[in-house]
Amino acid sequence: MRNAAKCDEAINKAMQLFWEKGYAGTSMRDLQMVLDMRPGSIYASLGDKDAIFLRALLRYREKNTQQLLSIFTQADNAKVGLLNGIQHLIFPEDALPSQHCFMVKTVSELETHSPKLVEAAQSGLTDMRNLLAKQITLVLESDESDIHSYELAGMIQAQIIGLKTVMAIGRSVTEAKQDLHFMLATILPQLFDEHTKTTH
Amino acid sequence: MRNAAKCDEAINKAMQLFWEKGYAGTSMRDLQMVLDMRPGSIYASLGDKDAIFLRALLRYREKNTQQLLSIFTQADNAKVGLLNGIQHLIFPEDALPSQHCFMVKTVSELETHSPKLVEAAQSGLTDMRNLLAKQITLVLESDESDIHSYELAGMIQAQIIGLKTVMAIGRSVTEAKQDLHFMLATILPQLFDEHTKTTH
DNA sequence: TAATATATTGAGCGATTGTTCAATTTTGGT
DNA sequence: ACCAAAATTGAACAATCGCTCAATATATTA
Repeated sequence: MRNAAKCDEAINKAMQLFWEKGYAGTSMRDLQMVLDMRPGSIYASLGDKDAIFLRALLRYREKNTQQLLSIFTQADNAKVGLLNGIQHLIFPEDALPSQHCFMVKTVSELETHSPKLVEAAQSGLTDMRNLLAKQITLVLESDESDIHSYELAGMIQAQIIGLKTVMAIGRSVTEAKQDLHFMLATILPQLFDEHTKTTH
Repeated sequence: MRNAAKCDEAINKAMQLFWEKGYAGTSMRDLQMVLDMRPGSIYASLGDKDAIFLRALLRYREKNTQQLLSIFTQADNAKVGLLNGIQHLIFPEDALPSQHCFMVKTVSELETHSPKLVEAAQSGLTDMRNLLAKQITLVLESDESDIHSYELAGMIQAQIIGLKTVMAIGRSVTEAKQDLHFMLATILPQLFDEHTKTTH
């Protein structure tokens, strides 16, 4: 690869492609077109299909992490941060290659094959859960144990994945938002104590 | 195909294969092995890859419908039936080709391609929601509107999908069951009024 | 049993898959 | 301006893809 910036951009494009079309659904020729690179160059600088997919997955993972952390820290307080973060995950502002999370798609597609890629996706999703748990701990003002936060984060993560999926099968944004609010209000009522405002 | 029974069995095997490996991940050679049929015979009696996948999807759909209806009707009352049905969807007794619902997997994989197959999966999932809604109406003893039941069914469906997915990424059955119970108790508290027993 | 209709075979089609590598171009140091 | 090192090219490999069809086997009818 010419330089690090070009390599970064290539992995981003590969991420978009794999995210949209999946592992088996993406051919190396597809990649060659999107990256505007010839096969030999791709193999020399990025590796084979598995390696590129793994890089794309890790890139997605760190991008997600950064975005969520950014939303958490930029909010006026922990509650608003958590709420904005969750809403960002379910209702992204700009159009994405797929309605589903790339990591979830990967586990779904490669479940029984390629344990290596599946494990990378799984550990990424565990990271996301831990991130949520950390923020929940802040919301609970640290007078509850982290274990409780971790369990709450698990429920919210399941909720996020479930809502994203039903939106992919035709559920309206309006209904999904209502469901989310109801869920959060019962799982984590502290989120809506006082007059908490969000950017949405 | 020799006869209708053989054809039924072939579609069942195709369903298992596609369910496990996905559309792009399954080759016609894989099908030839599993069905123990030669390509010409497969094309003459079952159609091309798309047609077979569609048949497999419709088979899955009707099997799921029958199973759920069977659980609903065999239960002592509507509440037990609904609870058993939901638990059956999330925690199936016997090992399945995939942790995920075949229809959800199909939407996830073919989202942007093959609208025909995606639509078949989507309408199947809508059928499932309607089935749940109908049973919820029974639980609510018909003094609430069907529209409310339909909305509750939507929330429960999202819950089912979310829990199945997090189980695929390593969440324990125990934790998922706890989450499910908590969710149902808040979404549909009537389910646990009186002393309702389940077969689990 | 003979004749007709239906079902199945499997070699093999052209296209596409992931990948390689000798040849070529571009880069960076002197 | 020169050369060695690094990056890039693109033709082409073996393997596999979805799929076809003339040939063969099986079932059905008379």
